[in-house]
Amino acid sequence: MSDFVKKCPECGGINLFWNKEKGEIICRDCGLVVEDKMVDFGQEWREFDSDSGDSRRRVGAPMTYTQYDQGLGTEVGMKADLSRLENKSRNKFFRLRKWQYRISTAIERNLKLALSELKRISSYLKLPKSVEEEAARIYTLAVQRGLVRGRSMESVVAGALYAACRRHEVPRTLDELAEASGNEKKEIGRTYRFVTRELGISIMPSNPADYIPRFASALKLSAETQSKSIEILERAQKSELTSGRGPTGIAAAALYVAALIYGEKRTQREVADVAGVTEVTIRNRYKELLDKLQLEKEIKKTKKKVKE
DNA sequence: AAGACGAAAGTGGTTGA
DNA sequence: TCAACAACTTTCGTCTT
Repeated sequence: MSDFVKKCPECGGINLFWNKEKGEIICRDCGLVVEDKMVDFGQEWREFDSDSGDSRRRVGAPMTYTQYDQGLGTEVGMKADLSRLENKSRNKFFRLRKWQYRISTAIERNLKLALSELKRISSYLKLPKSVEEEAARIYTLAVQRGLVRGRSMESVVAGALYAACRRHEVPRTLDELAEASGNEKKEIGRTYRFVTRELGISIMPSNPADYIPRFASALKLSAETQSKSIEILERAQKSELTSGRGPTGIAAAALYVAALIYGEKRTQREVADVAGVTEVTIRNRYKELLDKLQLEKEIKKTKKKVKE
């Protein structure tokens, strides 16, 4: 998971940038997040009282976001010397503490529930632990900023998971999240966009190649076909065939062509089903690929071979 | 008969005035 | 906020293997 990367595995560029706060290594050439350590997350103050903002402290201990209180409690301290305070500020102090208590218990109750839901979905989709952690972190932030209000908890959980998947380049489609979480696809999409925008989480447009391994294994295609389809995708990207299109459709078409080239033909319907798109979309992408990349020859070659 | 192809109309989301 | 727009889907008739 945490090999030391010197070159970007995506574009081979060496212009890597280490964002220490976010624990990421980002390729400046292609925008790929090469490594995501998920350890040190920039600011994470836990101070609810904005009046005493000057006393912000960092939380030093390592945190895990899949436990609802992250192993840490938050309280407005009791130990301050209250006798020195005047009555007014004393009252204020108690008021604050009361509110803080209410807010934090409400948040923690919510988190406890949400995180068990999150774990359920995550294990259903067989997501890696790191993604689960990331999703939990996103959800926690969302709750703390009150972004769940007016939305169902489940949809925010699903949205957080979707975002985490994207960041870790193990994308699941919205359909899969929808099926696993029992939410509407568009609802998840909405909350996903909302949450990522509000939290300022930047998400790279998902790369069609990320879908290849999963689709390929679902179709029982060989490793050769897989790497061929990735090669096709790279060429397609250079010909600007990928921008603006749905990544799953492109991935599906590339896989379809690659299978054709290696004589492992699958029907358009089969490929369409695992990719969650329609045959028509595959056809359109497929046609574009043939037009721009001159793949006809390669397909004809294998056709001849099959005849022999 | 099944799969591939393509046209036409409909849907949901994005964008720009 | 609304209308134009592009991507994608659904449906269906036709062609190919």
